[in-house]
Amino acid sequence: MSSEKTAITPTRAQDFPEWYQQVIKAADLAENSETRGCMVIKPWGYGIWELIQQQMDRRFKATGHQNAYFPLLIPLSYLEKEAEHAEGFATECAVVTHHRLEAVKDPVTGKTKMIPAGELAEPYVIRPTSETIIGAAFARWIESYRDLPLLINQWANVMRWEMRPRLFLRTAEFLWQEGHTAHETRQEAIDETRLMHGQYEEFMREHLAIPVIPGEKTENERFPGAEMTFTVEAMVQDKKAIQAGTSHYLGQNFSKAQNISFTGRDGTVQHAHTTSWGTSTRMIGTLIMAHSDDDGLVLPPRVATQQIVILPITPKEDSKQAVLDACQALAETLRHQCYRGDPLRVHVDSRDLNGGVKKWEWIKKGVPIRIEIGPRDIETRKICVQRRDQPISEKDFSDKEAFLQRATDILAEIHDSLLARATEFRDTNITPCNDLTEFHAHWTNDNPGWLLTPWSGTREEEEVLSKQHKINIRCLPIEGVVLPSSGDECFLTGKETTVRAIWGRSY
RNA sequence: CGGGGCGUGGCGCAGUCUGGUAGCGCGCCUCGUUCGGGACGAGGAGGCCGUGGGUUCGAAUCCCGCCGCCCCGACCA
Repeated sequence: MSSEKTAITPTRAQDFPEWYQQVIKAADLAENSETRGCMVIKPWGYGIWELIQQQMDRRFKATGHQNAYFPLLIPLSYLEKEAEHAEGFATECAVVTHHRLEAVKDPVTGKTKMIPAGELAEPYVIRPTSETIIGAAFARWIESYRDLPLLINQWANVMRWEMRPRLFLRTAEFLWQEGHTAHETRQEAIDETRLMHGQYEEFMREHLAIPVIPGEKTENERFPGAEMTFTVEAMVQDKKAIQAGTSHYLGQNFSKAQNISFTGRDGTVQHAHTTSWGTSTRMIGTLIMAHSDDDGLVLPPRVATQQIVILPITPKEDSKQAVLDACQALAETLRHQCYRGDPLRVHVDSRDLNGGVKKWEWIKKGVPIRIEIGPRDIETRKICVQRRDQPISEKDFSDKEAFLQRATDILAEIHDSLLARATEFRDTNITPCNDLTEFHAHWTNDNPGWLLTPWSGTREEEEVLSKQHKINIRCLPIEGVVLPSSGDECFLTGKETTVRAIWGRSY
């Protein structure tokens, strides 16, 4: 940092959780609402979500999925059908029990209170996830193998009554997408699960500039009711892990519970193999924690609500209009360019405010490129270009024409530099380990990062270690993930194994 | 659900112990001076002090109840 004073107090090093909250506030992304555990997503934050939606949705369509929409309220009996699933979500369910309010006057205070009336014969659960209600529809829709695969996605809100909410990372209500598919065979369903898992990994890397480790969850960490759960795990700047997306192979658990069956090619009645996969507004929390610095938010260009902000410098009244015109003209030219398939999002901030105030506002909002144009620049045909991934004091007075040639390249460079920075951070904080003593010693520190170990332990052994150090196995990285070697013998059992486990603290 | 803390103008707080009818900083509005930069001066707007009851001549302040929020745990995308 160029100066000792930072725009965000405290800094990451001083108090990471508080820093996170302050970044959100300074960037005007969201705020806590009067409704417990729920947030108001403000335009600058919602803009990020809209871009994530658009870009992800394109990937879903390109892989053959269609969007649909299902009810917010799920009959309680639906949830009861899959025992493990019901149990997994039971403690987080908000329940709707009435359908009417009656006005009752308090005899003492004289005030009117609205009292729930009209109790429902069967309560509804506000969806914590939609497997059961979508499964019920699938059961109606699917009759023949010719109806398969059925590839559906839903963009929706869900509710999980979390004990300890945190903006974007864990809110009682959150926005997400949930894919639900049904297939003829086990292998096809597993392929689908892996396909979407791969899509998530790619999305995080190519759109959010977050390097995630794709892996499988252990039995302990699996989605309730799933046979396999795949995850993409991100490391954020306090070295904790965040599960940024999951993809589940549900086997025939849900199809048997809900009778999602079809007549097969051989004429026999079979149960479908189903999958589900989801990502949420938690991705926004992840990207904040992955990229932002002590001066505020740093946005990866593809999901930046505005990618380029132009600040007119108008020191003299007589040249003011010329400067404003030049700024608008530049913005318009830039908007005709595309970066990764989308027109550039360019904003001219012509508010009548002190330049410094405006500049810092956009720094805190994480805009990738800031441009300043003043009267002098019009004469010299130059512009002042500043990048959010570089120190605040860094200025590049470049030729306007040259900048127009390079604008999208600069956005690409910013994306690459964010990704490279995050990758380096992650890699230096993954420590290979195949020794139990070292393993125990590692977790005595506050922010120790991840351990990578050979692993052949049981579910129970995993649980003991997890409880002891408040950690868990974040994932067993899938084949093809290149990680530092840590031997072939399990650090706990000593048995030979090809399985690797990543251990860490998590959000 | 356990343990702690807090509810006072938009935000952050002081005032509460030792009752007398509300103050500071930031922000906001106006005017002016500045300004290739998070500047300064002057003036101004904005509060039934979370809520219900009680004590009192008088309650932000004391007593009782309720509600809400935040932080730390167990749970989780």
